[in-house]
Amino acid sequence: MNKTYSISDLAKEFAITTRTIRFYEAEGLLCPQRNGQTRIYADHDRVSLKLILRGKRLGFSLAESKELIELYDPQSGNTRQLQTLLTKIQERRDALNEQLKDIQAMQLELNQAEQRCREASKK
Amino acid sequence: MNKTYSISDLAKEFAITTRTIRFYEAEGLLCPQRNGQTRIYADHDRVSLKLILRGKRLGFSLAESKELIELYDPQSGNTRQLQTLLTKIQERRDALNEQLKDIQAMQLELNQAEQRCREASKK
DNA sequence: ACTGACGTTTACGTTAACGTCAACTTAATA
DNA sequence: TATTAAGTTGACGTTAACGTAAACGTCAGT
Repeated sequence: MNKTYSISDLAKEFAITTRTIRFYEAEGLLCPQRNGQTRIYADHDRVSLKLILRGKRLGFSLAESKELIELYDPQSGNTRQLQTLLTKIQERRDALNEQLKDIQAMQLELNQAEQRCREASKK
Repeated sequence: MNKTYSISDLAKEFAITTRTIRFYEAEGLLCPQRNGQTRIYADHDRVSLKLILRGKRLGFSLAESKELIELYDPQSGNTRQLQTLLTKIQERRDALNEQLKDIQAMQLELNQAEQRCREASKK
């Protein structure tokens, strides 16, 4: 299909402001095509935005999300050393596994909190 | 045991600064006992700190971590409405499940990135 | 030709989460 | 007793991640 999107298209879809999208570009996380001055976003820009926002939900900084985007970049195979890439991927995976543990621990404690709560309501 | 800790004990253990610990107190996330001016931390303060730091790793704001601490607070059964508490607990659980999905999606994509990377290295 | 919606850049403001002094008190140690 | 070492409270500085406002261009519809 190779659809394109305006800046407000993406802003609406992801419930963020256009200011935010331009800011991400200024930080080097996006680089859309231009028609004159106007930005034109392609599917891969939309994917990048998705990655950024998911990263945010997981507590990543924009700098970290930038690295993530580069991992998915089809060009990166040419421009960067593959071994470096594989290392970064593994680092990210390890970090995610740590987060998984944190989440599981938190889930456990939420269960316990609920138990205590239900006990208390039985008087 | 009912051990107690100095502010620098906790700072060392969790690899944060004393300034940070005092800041959390100023924000209402901790309220240690005092011996005169000096702060004395008990086990439950240490637990609260753990919760805060885990929250941070999961991208929670201090305000959110504060709510979490209140969930684990033994007093909360008396002071707050139990139904409200149960609702909050469920909200937190839902949020964690969303994070889980994000993590799984990211893991999947990391695997794909690794694949592409290994393909490229085979030339 | 005018209006209104959408786009642009530039610049300054804001909030959260601390860091960094400074100036002081108290506790322990040589 | 002098001096570290560790604690305290203020006050101001800093960084990331945007928000807000000004001042302007562009184009479709009336």
